[in-house]
Amino acid sequence: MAGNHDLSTLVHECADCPIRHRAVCARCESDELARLEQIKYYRSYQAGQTVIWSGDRMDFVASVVTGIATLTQTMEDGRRQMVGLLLPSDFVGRPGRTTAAYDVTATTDLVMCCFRKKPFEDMMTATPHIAQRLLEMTLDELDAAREWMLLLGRKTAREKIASLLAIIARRDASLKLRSAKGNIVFDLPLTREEMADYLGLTLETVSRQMSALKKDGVIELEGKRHIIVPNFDALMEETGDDSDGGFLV
Amino acid sequence: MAGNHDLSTLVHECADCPIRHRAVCARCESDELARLEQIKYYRSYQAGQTVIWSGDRMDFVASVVTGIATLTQTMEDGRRQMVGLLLPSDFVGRPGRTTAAYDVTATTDLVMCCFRKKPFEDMMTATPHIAQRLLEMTLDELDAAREWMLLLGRKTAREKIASLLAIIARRDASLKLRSAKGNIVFDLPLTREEMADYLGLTLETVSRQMSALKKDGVIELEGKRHIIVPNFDALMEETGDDSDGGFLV
DNA sequence: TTCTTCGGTTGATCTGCATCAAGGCAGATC
DNA sequence: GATCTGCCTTGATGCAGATCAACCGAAGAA
Repeated sequence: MAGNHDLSTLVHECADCPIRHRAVCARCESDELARLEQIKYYRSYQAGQTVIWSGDRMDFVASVVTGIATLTQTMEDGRRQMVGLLLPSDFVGRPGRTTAAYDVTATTDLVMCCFRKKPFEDMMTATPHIAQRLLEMTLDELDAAREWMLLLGRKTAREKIASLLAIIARRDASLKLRSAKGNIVFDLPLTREEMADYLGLTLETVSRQMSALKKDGVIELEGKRHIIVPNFDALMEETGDDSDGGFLV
Repeated sequence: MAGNHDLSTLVHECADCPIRHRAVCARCESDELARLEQIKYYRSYQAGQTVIWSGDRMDFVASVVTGIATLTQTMEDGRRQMVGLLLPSDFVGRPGRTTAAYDVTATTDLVMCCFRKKPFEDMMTATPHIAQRLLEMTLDELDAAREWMLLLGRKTAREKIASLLAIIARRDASLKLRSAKGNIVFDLPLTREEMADYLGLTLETVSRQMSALKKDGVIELEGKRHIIVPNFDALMEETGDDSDGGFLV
């Protein structure tokens, strides 16, 4: 029954997860913690493995511990659109709904901390803070989705790529340290095709724009995936967003 | 202190609103109702008027009573993307945030039922069902936003138009009756430009595709705004979605 | 070793939608 | 009545990104 309580942010640190479950309450009383410990379990997935298919019965909710997962929608003729990128600490699943609305896929090796839905819902009823915390998180996700609508509807291919890189850089930078020179350095967790699915582009266009950003010195590439951002502001310039941040977390 | 309680759907009918506030609780105890009555007030806006600007201080949450409002994001160079369409009974505003994230505009004459944020938040804390109901609604909105991401990222102009018409037809049909012949008939609440902002298109393309759908007999047009859908299934065919519904509410 | 596969790059060409431009119609104002 | 303004339509043209296609290099597998 270890686990720290971060009262200020209403976040609960799971006993043996390396990261916080952002989903899970909240001014923790130790008996709530104990209940959480009892109903949780872990699942691992290999890179490329499907966690759940759209339409499948989904009797758990979960929080990403390590690795990256994606939410994707597919049209009958095969057109695909990614609608969510799940990084460590992100929450999946929907209390009150029994089937999955999207394909959930592990793009890297993935560990999730799961809670069976029924006990989790019971806990939500018993512990009002959990519903409030979930509401807060869902509103954040809604904001992010709407930001993404602007990207999909109105940004150019170059702006789309820059925006995606900026998001990943920012999320990643909050976990890791910067390189000695103050550069932001990270590994792309997505293939060119996955990037395309996220951005509403083709993989060829993604590849071309990556090359263009490299040629223009906005990013440096080592191999296919390792990205160096020498100047984050210069990258932000390319996103088309107002300079003052915009994208959340 | 009139107001019916619809316990099954956790919806509260406002005493003098003609419609339900979907936002507002929830296995109503009459003293909760009384509190709600005390903190609510009404505001009217004319068509075209801005309810609130992105970045402004927003010290209320609200529910649309009559009319239609939109949520819009604008880039520095003027590119605009609508990210939400608020029909009667939809909820605006975000407990726990003090500034508006989007421009909210009345596209028709609009009446909103408002609650000052602080008392509303207090009530949320005191009445757990409200948070749960809000969570439910927010998750629905998130699903709708993700559906829209698919539209913006992957659908053709024709599919986009058909999808928008299908959504409005469906929302509208649930309020009104069908015409004698079983057609769905409604008035477009948006200008061509607003449709374009919603769909990530230009107004010219919207106009052209509307003409094309008319030429192909998918819709009939009386004047610019009055739409007749002789065969809803035929319209759904054009959306690119799986036949079984897809779009929510 | 060679062959295959997977992820990625780059070139040539095509096309759907944007852009630029002209005009039409209905309702308001003078 | 004439004129204006807001909303819409239609045509001509341009271009960003899609599509089709060839090829590259690295990592396995035979």
